[in-house]
Amino acid sequence: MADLSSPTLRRAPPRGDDRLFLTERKLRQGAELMFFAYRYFTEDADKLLTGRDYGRAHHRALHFIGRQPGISVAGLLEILAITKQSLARVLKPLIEDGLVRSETGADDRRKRLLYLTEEGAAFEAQLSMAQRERLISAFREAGPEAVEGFRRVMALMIDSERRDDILDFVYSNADVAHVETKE
Amino acid sequence: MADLSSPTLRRAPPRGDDRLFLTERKLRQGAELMFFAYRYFTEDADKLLTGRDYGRAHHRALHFIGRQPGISVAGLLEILAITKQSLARVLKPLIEDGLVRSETGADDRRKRLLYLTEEGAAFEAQLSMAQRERLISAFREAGPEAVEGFRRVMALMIDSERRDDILDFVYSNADVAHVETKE
DNA sequence: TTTTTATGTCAACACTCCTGACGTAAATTG
DNA sequence: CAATTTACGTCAGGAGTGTTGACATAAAAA
Repeated sequence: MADLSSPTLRRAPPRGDDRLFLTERKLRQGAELMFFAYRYFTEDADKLLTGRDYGRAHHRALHFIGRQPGISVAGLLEILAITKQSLARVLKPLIEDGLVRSETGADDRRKRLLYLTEEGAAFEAQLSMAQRERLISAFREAGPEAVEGFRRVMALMIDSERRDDILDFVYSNADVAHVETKE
Repeated sequence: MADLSSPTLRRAPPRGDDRLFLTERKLRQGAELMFFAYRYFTEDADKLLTGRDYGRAHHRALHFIGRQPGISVAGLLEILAITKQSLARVLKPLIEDGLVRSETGADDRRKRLLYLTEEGAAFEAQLSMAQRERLISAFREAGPEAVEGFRRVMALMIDSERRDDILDFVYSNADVAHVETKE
């Protein structure tokens, strides 16, 4: 591996200022790995989007609506962290095209509760599948311990103030239609 | 469901269908962690960019020029994986503003070799610093084994055809000006 | 009844990426 | 040396995603 060609890594680290040097390198490498990995991670689904009138933002909306059916517009806005005008441009065509259904809330009739239609769920599944195939092979080749490390590091990249909320969301059970009920 | 179409996942694991369920969950969680982590990862540097006339693409150009001083335009295009028209819109102002210097190649006078000026290097360092602080705390809290796992998984997200090239690049020693030579 | 909340929408703008087309200078090739 | 290829620059137009500001409506809450 390229690591061994590195004089720094080959040189026995005496625990002195060498630590700083190693850290500097690892940080830069970490940042670059984030860049390259994310680019390939999104690439597969993006390819399926081109040609249709949709983009990555539509995929994200579909994903989080499928993840939490009945989510309100405000809820979706908080997860996506965009403005309502940005969301509207994405959501409107999805509703008009019959991929997302918008229902008036039963308890609070101001709210619009969002659901995937069958067509929407199918499209979302197709997009996710492309993305997940990359994760599947990466996770399998890396091994369970590496995956656990990946999860730890990624979780710690989230702002500490928001981290618990977001991790609660990520690790919560999905009500999602496409999660097979084990029996 | 689409997962079931995957031979690997369909193949009965020792632990029964419970494994399948866990894997399905882990993949979705992994994808969501990628989304949230990357958003926060880029957020810090993005904040420093707003107000100036630059964006994330300018940061990337500055980073990779600083990473490999004297890189050609074609070399930069290959790393960034964008079109030359996209790069031009980013590179032109950086050169005009005196952050990047463009030199005619000595051996091949068609080539334009790119370097950061002092001002460019200072700006790039400022942007990277913001980004790396998040990595520093994440890496420190996660611990060295988790970081190793993170690196493995991220590396495996890269297309297998390009992986070796990119990893050679990422793990290669930087000629970078701001990397202190320990002695 | 007044205020606040949840949502929708119009308009304008910034950034990043794309495709297609054309031009120029320098290296390479026949 | 002439023709071709390579490296780079640039003009034009379009798509997608994000922003701010302003205004409107229906329904809940005070």
